[in-house]
Amino acid sequence: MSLRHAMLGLLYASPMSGYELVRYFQRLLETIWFAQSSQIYPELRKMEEAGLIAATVAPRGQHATKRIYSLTEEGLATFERWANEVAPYPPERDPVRLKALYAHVASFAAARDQFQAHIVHYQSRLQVWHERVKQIRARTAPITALTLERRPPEEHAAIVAFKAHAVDGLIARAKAEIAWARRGLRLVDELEATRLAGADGAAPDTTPARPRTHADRRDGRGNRPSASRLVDRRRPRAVQ
Amino acid sequence: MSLRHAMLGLLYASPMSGYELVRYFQRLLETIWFAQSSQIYPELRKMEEAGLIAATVAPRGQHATKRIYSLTEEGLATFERWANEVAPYPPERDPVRLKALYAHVASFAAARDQFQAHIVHYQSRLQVWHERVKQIRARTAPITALTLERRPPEEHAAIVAFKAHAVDGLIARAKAEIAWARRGLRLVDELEATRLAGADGAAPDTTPARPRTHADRRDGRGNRPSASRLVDRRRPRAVQ
DNA sequence: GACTGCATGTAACGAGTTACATGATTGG
DNA sequence: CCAATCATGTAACTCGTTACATGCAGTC
Repeated sequence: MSLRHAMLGLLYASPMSGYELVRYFQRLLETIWFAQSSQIYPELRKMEEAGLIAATVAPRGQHATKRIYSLTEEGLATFERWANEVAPYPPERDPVRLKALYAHVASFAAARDQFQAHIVHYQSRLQVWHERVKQIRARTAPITALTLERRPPEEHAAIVAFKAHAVDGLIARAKAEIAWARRGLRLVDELEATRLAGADGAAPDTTPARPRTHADRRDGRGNRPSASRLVDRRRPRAVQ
Repeated sequence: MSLRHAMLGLLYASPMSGYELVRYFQRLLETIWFAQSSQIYPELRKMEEAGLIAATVAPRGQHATKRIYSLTEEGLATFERWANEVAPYPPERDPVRLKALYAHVASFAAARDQFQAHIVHYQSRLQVWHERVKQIRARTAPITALTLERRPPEEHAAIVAFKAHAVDGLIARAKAEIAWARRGLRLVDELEATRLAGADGAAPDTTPARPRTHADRRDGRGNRPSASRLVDRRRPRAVQ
């Protein structure tokens, strides 16, 4: 449950209201840990019940109020414990790679669009992360600045260096992704060129860029296979 | 809902039983799209209800049976539509980077452990992926082989190249992650060296490697801040 | 008086996890 | 006959998404 730890991390920097947490998630953290208000407010209440944070009610204008949350001793201890543990690695689930695995089912144009979108996506991320790392090193990033305020000077170098390094990791990943997508674009070009070159005597097609699909195997009703082919299929055994 | 598409992708290669799907997810796909049987079987039923796949009941031994699923025309069309669409990018949620952001809260030893674990994790992934890409290029990877069986020869080069490229992306990412973690280890070394060098006249501590925590700000009851500091805190405004 | 921002949610749903349950079949 | 593997699930739960709901505060 890392949403909780991301929230503890913000409250470690400074006490704040739920709304401020929401804004930090929207503006700062969204490229590291995304969360919406509909998740944050209920989680705040759960954390309060669990004794990790405590709220004080502060006035807002003449009639309204807001709740300011801060870490309790237990919340701080929980956060420190989490920071000292090795993070478990979540199981792999990579939608882009899954699709790339089946790029041959798409048209060359669609494959190109996918790689192009990949580049656009990570280039925009790259901009945000570059900006962020600059702010961290300049110590103007809001959360970094708040943290430095309440930590002794001899820790400042480490705080800045670790935070910058975290974002550097995202930058490195983004660059690797962009390079991969560029190689993908070149691959599509090559494959399309060979396909067109090799298609001399082949039957002409109105959409020559699109590989043929299962539609060519049109044997009887849909694609129900004959029973004999099915009964003793133990292919997974051969795996590895 | 990419589980569904991962499953359609396997059934695109060949009709098979739920159990075979489970095995493929365990042995082949687990490093691209992880899923367990408790998720796969119910999803199969949903897909059947939705008309994407159809089952034939095949005998198993003398008394038992099993259900062999294959794509319907609609399932195939859905899969092709998905393959031709640009994948939406899921919101970022990176537990390792989140923890790295707060590495200064941990001990140097714990930070080192984290980076070390990162290297171990991605090196083991790297092995699997290298093996996989080798099998794909050799056309001995089971799903690839099944796919080639039912696709015309002029597509084979593209099928192999795209699948290999997908796994290459995972390999590139793993290498970038390992390089990042190595830089992290060097960073920890440097920071620890400066901390120890700079700690000449400072008060000696029984655990010198561990940065001090909020425990030093021990003003009154826990860490409830004074009301005056809280009422007009509008820090998020400064963001960006 | 209208608009933007502040502030806090709820309800319904879908995706994924953990743990458990059950029985047939095959090979030694 | 015993173990491994084949085969198929269910139940309870957590996490996250989508869409909606409400009202005060400050400003032009």
